[in-house]
Amino acid sequence: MEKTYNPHAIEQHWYDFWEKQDYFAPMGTSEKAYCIMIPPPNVTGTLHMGHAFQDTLMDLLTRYSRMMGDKTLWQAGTDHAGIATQMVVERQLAKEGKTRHDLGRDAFIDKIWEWKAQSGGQITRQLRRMGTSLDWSDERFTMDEGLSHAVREVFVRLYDDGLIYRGKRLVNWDPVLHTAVADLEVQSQEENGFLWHLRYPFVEGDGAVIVATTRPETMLGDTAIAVHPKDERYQTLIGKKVKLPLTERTLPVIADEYVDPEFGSGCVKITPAHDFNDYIVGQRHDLPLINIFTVDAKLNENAPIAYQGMDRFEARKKIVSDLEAAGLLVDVKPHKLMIPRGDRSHAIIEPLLTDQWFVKIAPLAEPAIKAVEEGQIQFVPDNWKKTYFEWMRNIQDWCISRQIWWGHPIPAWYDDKGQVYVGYSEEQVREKYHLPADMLLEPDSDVLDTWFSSALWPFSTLGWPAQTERLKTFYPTSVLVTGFDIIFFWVARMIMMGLKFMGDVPFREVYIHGLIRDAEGKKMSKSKGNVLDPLDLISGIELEPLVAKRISGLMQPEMAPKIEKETRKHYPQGIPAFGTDALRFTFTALASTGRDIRFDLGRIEGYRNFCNKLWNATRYVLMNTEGKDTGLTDASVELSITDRWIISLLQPVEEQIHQHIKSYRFDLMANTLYEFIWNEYCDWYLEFSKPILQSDSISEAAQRGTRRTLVRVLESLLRLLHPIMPFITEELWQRVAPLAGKKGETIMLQPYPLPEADKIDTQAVQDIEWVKQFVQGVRRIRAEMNIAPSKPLPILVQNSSADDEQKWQTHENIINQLARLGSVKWLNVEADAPESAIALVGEMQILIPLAGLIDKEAELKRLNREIGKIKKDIDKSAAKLGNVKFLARAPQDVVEKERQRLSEMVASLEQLEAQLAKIRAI
RNA sequence: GGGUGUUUAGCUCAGUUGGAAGAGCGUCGCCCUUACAAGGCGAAAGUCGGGGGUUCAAGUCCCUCAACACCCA
Repeated sequence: MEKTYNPHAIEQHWYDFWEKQDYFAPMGTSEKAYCIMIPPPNVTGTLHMGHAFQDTLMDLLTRYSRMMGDKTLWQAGTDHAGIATQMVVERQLAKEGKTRHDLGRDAFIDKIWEWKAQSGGQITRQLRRMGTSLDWSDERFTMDEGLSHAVREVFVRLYDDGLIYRGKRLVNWDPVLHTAVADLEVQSQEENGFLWHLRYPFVEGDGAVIVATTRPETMLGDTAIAVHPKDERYQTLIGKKVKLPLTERTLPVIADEYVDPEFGSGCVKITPAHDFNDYIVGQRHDLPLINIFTVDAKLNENAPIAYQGMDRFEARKKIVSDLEAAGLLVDVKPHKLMIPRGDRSHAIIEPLLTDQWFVKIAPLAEPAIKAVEEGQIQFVPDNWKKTYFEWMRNIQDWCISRQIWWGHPIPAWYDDKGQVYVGYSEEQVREKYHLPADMLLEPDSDVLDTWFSSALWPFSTLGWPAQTERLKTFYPTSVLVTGFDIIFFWVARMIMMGLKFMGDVPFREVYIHGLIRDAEGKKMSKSKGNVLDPLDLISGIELEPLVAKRISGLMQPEMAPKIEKETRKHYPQGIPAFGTDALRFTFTALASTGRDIRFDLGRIEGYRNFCNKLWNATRYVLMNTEGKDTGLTDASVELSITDRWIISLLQPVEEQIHQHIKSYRFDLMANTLYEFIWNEYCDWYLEFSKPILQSDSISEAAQRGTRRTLVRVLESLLRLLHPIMPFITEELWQRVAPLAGKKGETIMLQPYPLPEADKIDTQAVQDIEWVKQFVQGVRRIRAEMNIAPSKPLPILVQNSSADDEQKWQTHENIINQLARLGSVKWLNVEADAPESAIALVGEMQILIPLAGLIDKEAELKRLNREIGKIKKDIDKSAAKLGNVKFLARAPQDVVEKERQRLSEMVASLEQLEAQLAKIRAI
């Protein structure tokens, strides 16, 4: 074996092996099924830290239940990401100087499929690098035939049930892409703007109202002025009329609670066709809707001629200057406001009135709320259900149509009068609605929101609407693992669709994880230049390529110098290769209850070191067991007390691991394993094993027992670790398993360890605890007195009990080895001991004579420090026990425990003080 | 403005039903002891955000204030 763990040498090999052997496909003999649906990554996407984190946890759960013997499926697949994918291919065309319109719809879609075949697999290749045990043999894509069938089926059934309708509504409109976009695809950011104060004169009489607006160009679509009904300044205005400047129109002044009297002048212009809030006010007051924009956000025929055809921002300038010229501009103040931009086009999103398809959501939401209320679905952490309810109570109808080409066509046809017919196909529509064969039908040109197909993911991927075996076995799925940001867009919609079409919830639990942030707690983003690529953490990256990667393709190229500087500062040597297992262990260890995670390179480095520790511990075990008798035959085996001790400690560890997985406390799972392996197995047990294996005087049966324990415990640890760190555990297991008498092609399909209570030997645990205290007492003095570890120490033992002496007899060997003792003398209580440094093991004193070794002053200092500490604790404890109310009201066992603790502390204090006096007297 | 969180060692975070303040990293000593220097041994370090309350007992429960973060408007 190599002396140092090298992840690169093992990872690819084992993944190829697993995949070739088809170990990821569902198997398992148990009646229990376990299924996780991957949140389908965007087919144009590349793996980021959020994916890597999420997929680590899903793989952990999947590998665990596979090892538990369940029929286990982790469903693989990607989504077709309508706008993103269309834009990727459009950019390719643009390089040839073409647009999609040059190709026409069908040819363009062919082109996208071509692109997908060639380049669409990047993220799935990256998922493989993460070691994910997804069932690739049944990978799905939201645009493939089966899922498209499911989409059509759902659309038609919802329409026939009256739950889908077509209507003119205000939607988020991207004026560059010419399509409606989802809320999630709109990102609002604070930007600098202005607040313009405009004067709208009264129709009758002198005077005017002053309104404040951040978007003066929308005034051409105003249909009212609103004030707060309780605003005393404006009571007399309500019901009056004002002239809308630059037009011939007049507007009523209305009263509405929506108005914030504190903001601006307290008078608000209402533009129902171009603002979501105004739209609602408009509906309340039955105001007309005047749309003044084209699909390009240019002014249309509803604007005065002078402005028609102008871009919205040009028009803004002209309107402001025209108002100023007319003396109607009162004031302009700088103002920060939230600007909504499309995440793909970066264009400012315009609320626009258009014809769209909607899902009537209330009837679907009601059972979905109930399912969570009644606990059919549980959120982890439970608190997220509040967020879920909050949104579900205020839910709006869902706009599902998009004006792009790549996506599921809306299965609707129109006759020449604009009458709509919905069905599976044109033929089926004619049959369904009894339309003559020669009647002209035009298909709807919109496609469906990508989230529409994602909402069906938990059953469409399993074969629905066909009643497949897979669907019966795996629906409802076990758990959904996802981020909080898509509870609304995805989680809630899957619940609604699952209940509607499967009559059952799509998953029993929803595990919500936090966001991965950078070391300073900032969100990772390309534009900040602080993103980490999980693959760079796995393989490492030199500084120059890292810099180049971070400054390429920036939305704001002016940020490049700053990003470069920061990158050079933070990663002067680039990023070293940590390996997949270290990355996965890091994510696991950081996954505490759903809170955000600051990703710190120091942490992953530490866990890379842990891999190395495991590697070298295995190396030690193999060096001492390979080619030797590890107790696999009938030959007698004798377990030493240290063997029984480590086996005893392993049982509660196994118990806890199962609990931690059940309760989704992956951080505790990782820490439990880390601590046991490093602090017990490596630090103590491997050391205990040395004198046994190296001694000539120990029986063959005892050595056989220790060798057997070394390999067996290690083999169990590898299985316990496997769901977190698949590669290194497979590599090591292949070598260790035969020595532990395990047969099998892979650790992946071995049973997960279960605790066995009868293997716990409490006597061994107590004994070894005593041994550890003994050794640590000596070590402490040695270190503080600066005595070289190699120098054997003569010690005296005093005030010992029969039990102490018994233990010493049994463990003399290992104590000698670990504490490097020279001579050991046992003194009577009455005996006069020389001046010594002291360590306590319970009542027993370990004395190290000062002569020639110990610095008197140093020992005094050390004793005083110890005494000070213990006195403080004694004071607290005594005060507690001196309180009659405590004695009266605290449970008896608590009082008893406190009494015992106090007496132990007092005994220790007495010994330390006696020792102090003795040394002082020298 | 409405909602949800967070505040514990220098840093990042655990801390289950209230019953002796924990880990990792970092820091400081001493060690190349034949599994591992990506290591070993040892040490220092906290008014648990502030204030009030309940209780025999509060990091933990309640009230209040403050700072920060996120979501919705």
